Order: sequence, then structure tokens, then C-alpha cells
Amino acid sequence: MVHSFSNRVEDIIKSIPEGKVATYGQIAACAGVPRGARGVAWILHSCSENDRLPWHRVVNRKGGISLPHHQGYELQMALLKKEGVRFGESGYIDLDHYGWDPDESRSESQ
DNA sequence: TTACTGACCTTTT
DNA sequence: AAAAAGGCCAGTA
Repeated sequence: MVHSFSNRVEDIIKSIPEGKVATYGQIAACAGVPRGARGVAWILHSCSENDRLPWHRVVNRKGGISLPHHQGYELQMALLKKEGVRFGESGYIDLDHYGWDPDESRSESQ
């Protein structure tokens, strides 16, 4: 169990640049499982103990924080705000602008 | 080994 | 277009 899916997801999350956010499906797909979004969520639970993992950069498909209040919602929001991410009035992030694109990041255009 | 959970996503109505 | 239901994967008990 040295090269499990979880390890792969962790690596991807670590690859997420600051000021950007990635969705579970995106990470799962990058890990090799397009429908493994749930698995990613579970892994985050396991890795939430590791402060080295920018789990706060992981958001749901709606660009919002899935964590309920009193659980890390405000924490993730605060961390994202510190990164420079702006939240909408409804509390949703513009994935169209803050969504992390591996292809774009790979080219390091910006 | 089977069953259940979990911070989800996709598709259909 | 929005809402609802189902399905998917990984991990632990």
C-alpha cells in the first residue's frame, strides 16, 4: 500500500497552487478515478490531520465549502481568503476564475 | 469477507 | 433551468 489512490490524491492536493481551488471530481479524475470524488473526500478525512495538506483548497463542484459550520467551514473560508480567493454573496467561489486547471498550471501561463 | 460510512458527482425528470 | 434520485469509489469496522 505504498502507491494507493490516497497517496496519489495527496500529491495532487499538494500540487494545488495558492489562490486556487480544486474540486473533488477534478482531483479524483487526475488521480485516475473520474468518479472517485467520494474517495477523495474520505482521504481528506484521513489527511485532515496533516497540516501539510492544503485540504482547504479542495471544494465541492459548486465552488462552495462542503464542510458544515463548526467543523472547518469558516476555517477553510478563512484560509482561502488568506490565499486571495474571493467568495460570492452566497458564499461560493468562482471556479471559472479560481478553479485550478492542471493543464493551465502545467504551462504556468500565469 | 460483507456491510456501512463519507467533506461527492452525474444523469434524469 | 432547477430539483431529485442514483451511482460511484476508497477506507474502516
